[in-house]
Amino acid sequence: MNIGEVAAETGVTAKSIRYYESINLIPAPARTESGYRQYSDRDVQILHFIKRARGLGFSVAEVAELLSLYQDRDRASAEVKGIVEARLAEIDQKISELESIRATLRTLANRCHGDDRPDCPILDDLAGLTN
Amino acid sequence: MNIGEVAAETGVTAKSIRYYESINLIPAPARTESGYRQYSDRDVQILHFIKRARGLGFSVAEVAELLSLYQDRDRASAEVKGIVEARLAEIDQKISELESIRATLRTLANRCHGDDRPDCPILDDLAGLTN
DNA sequence: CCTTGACCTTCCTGTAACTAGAACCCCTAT
DNA sequence: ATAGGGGTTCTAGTTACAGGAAGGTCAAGG
Repeated sequence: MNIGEVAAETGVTAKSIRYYESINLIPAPARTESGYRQYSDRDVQILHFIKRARGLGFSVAEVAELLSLYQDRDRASAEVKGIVEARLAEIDQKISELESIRATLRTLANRCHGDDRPDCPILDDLAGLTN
Repeated sequence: MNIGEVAAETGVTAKSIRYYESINLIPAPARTESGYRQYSDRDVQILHFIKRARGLGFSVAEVAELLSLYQDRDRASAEVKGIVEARLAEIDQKISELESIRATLRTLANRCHGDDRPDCPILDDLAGLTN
């Protein structure tokens, strides 16, 4: 399979695939005589793995770690679970932050009548006039 | 006030202040004879504004917009409210995504015993073995 | 007067994870 | 032969700065 077919099947763009190769997240594939990349089913499977992991918000560095654990038949499952738990903690943290911001913005927005008059509690608050 | 004092008072680093100047988010301040930047109270107030808005997750581009609205005494409050509502919608969207990811990861983590044995449903799932 | 240390200046590089685009080559079908 | 839709490499841009180098400035102390 050449890169375009792999992109279509995995949902990872050709650009991204080349990028992943450039940072050594995936091995360089075989080439045809004319230089086209040729991917095996195994390569495709790995790109699926990457796609799913990225979709769950793991950074490329974390994906690299997960991939290497995936390819190590003897690693402890605790290691994998540790990465996932760390990611979960980050997510909880991020959600809290966003909820706090949301509450603030909601309050501000509700206090602003939002019509064609110029006075606006939102800007007043940002300017610190409420302190 | 020179840049260090302003940084200490506003919580915006000197690096960031210079950066904001370079992208024209804030005007270039006066300089002393030796070239040091000199900030007025008004400049400090604007940096406070920026700091708060950034803390609420507005992008620098959005902050620029908010600032220009802040400085326009005749704009309609609806414009400001529109920006805030848009940001709120983004936040809601982001929170949903994160909650969905969290649910998935929580399920995966719970199914992984996380000890020194190698079998791990997390990796199996990422690899697509559960499809 | 000179030094020391903290501060300031500009400029360059690096970050994350790609995307866009240029310039060019290859392959297949008509 | 040519047209299209692949593919190739390379460079630059994105966001919002942080780090660091090389060098000028300022106030205090010996």
